Amino acid sequence: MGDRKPQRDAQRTRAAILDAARDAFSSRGYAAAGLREITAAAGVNPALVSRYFGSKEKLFEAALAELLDGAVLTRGPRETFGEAVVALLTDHTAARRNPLPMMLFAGADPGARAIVQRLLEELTLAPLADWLGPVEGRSRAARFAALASGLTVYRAIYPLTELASPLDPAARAWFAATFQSLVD
Amino acid sequence: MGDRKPQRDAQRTRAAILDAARDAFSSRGYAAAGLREITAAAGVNPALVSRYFGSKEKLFEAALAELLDGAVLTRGPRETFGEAVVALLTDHTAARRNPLPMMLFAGADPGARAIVQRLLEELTLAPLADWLGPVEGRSRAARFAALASGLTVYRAIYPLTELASPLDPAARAWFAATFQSLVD
DNA sequence: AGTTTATGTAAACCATCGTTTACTTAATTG
DNA sequence: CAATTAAGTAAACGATGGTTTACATAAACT
Repeated sequence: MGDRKPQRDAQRTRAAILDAARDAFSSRGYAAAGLREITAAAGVNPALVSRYFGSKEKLFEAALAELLDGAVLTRGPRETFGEAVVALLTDHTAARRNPLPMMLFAGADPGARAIVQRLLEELTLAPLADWLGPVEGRSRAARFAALASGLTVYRAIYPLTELASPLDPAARAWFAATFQSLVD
Repeated sequence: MGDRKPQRDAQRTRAAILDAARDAFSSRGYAAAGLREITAAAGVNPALVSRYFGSKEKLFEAALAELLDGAVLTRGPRETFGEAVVALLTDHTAARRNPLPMMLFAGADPGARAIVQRLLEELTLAPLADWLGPVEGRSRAARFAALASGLTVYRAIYPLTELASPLDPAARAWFAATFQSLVD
């Protein structure tokens, strides 16, 4: 038969902690998500966070970097940028891959905030500004971040029925057009 | 001479705690702002929070209600709504009167979040939806909240130079036009 | 097989925080 | 002025959380 998987596997354990951390940080926030809760969800001992990541902050950084790396905004055609972004932010099958709840929830903690600022700049704003072009690229990337964050706030943190799933059609069209206005 | 102010004054003490709480909640967030820190800034003993407000949550509610009550959006003419909102959100002299940092920072705590949702609905969204009119009034009020929150996030929590004070002129024009698109 | 290393656990440590209790002191009242 | 009430303080309580330490056991190596 197939090879029996060993009872102990550092890589698998590390990934399980990372997954549980992403879920907890996204739904309860950095400060409110306890390491005992995260490691219980992963089925391991809290002490392993120190071994594999060094600290709660480092765990947060690893989980966020993984999410931000996968969220590529600059792949599609420019003509449908607005609609593509709205789909990315409101498609419920991609909800676990949306890094914004985790980022917005972490703002209250100084250490986590510094990590978010650095990773956001390196992994999202800088590439996006490049893609948007030399004319106001930075400024338009900043507006993009603001609009995307605002939409996420009232979907994931303070849910408003008009912005929940499925997104109100008028609101959806408005957001798509407004995102699109950043590239035209 | 004028009457000597007494050394003990319940009203003054209560107001001092409320002011310190608003500042701390707005700059450090609900969970991170400790009662010892708040009462120290007000020059009083932590036990007075229990006496005057009952609990940390009630203190938060009182401080937020005071801020939301003062932020009236529906006073000016409709033609200049967009520019007026941008001025309200970016004028640094009104920074202490902007309730959004306090609200956005509180999202991680379940108790504080429930308070924000209720007060936001009663004191801001419902009146604004009325003012925006029966056609998509609720939906447009929700979009307003999203856009205003997004702008505040990258001014007060994750400051981006393009959205800091003074607001980049192109960004300012874009935000004003986008806010205005919610009333036209 | 026996030894060593890697992986995981249990329990305690130490700090912080919201809250309560017991006590002090200023202001008010009769 | 004496007595009562209002206002404020100091210190401890109970709970929680991140981290560390000491120990157990599975896997890998010679």
